[in-house]
Amino acid sequence: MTYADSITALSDPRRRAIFEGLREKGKSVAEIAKDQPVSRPAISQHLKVLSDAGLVDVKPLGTKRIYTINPDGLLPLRAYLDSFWDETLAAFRDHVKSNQKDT
Amino acid sequence: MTYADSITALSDPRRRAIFEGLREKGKSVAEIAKDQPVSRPAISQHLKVLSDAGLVDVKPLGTKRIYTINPDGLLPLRAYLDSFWDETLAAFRDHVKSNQKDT
DNA sequence: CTTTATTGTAAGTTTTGACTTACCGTAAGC
DNA sequence: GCTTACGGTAAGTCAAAACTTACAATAAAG
Repeated sequence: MTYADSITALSDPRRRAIFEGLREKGKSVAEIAKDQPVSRPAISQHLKVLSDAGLVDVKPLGTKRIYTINPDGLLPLRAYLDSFWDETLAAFRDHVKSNQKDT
Repeated sequence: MTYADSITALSDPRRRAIFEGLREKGKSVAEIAKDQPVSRPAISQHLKVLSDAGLVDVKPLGTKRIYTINPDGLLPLRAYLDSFWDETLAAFRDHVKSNQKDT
């Protein structure tokens, strides 16, 4: 549920492929598995990581489980990235200020 | 230099610690190493990954090499994240439109 | 020119994590 | 009830990658 979990979840190419495959619509585990060259249990394990990171939601439908993207799950990571812009720009401002006599 | 490289680079906790340690100011390799519980060569290897991903810049200073954050390196990753917002919201719009008769 | 400081790279080891097969639980259909 | 469909979990295997020590390269200092 943190930005670190999001990065970990999205760092694996297979998980990114799974995540991106959910862009158009929600899918069942079997549906996801047939698009990927790995076993279904492997898919389940990846979905657990994505789910724990808050990047996907699940909704039972009969015996199936439909996984969908939760875009809000990406917000902490987005904020984390933005913080570097803020901080680095602030540091740059400070640097300029402390060297104003040189200009 | 791609968003995938950025995610890979930032997925390792040690590399994140190194990257975040450069927030305030640029640092030499030895300076970075003394804040981390691993050997200096390990730091060099991590810096190579961060550098190849375009997340840090280097500037020689005598025999030292000063590493600094390059915030622009995060832009491709940021755009990648934003694309999920766009796409998912578009899918949601389509869903609403196709179900307008129900409302 | 020799020495020192600083860093990168090579080679090998150890740990992490992605994968497999086998098994178990649950919801629907007959 | 029994059977079938679907998916999560456990245990073990294998490969990637994070680490170590040893060595090489370069710039400054004397």
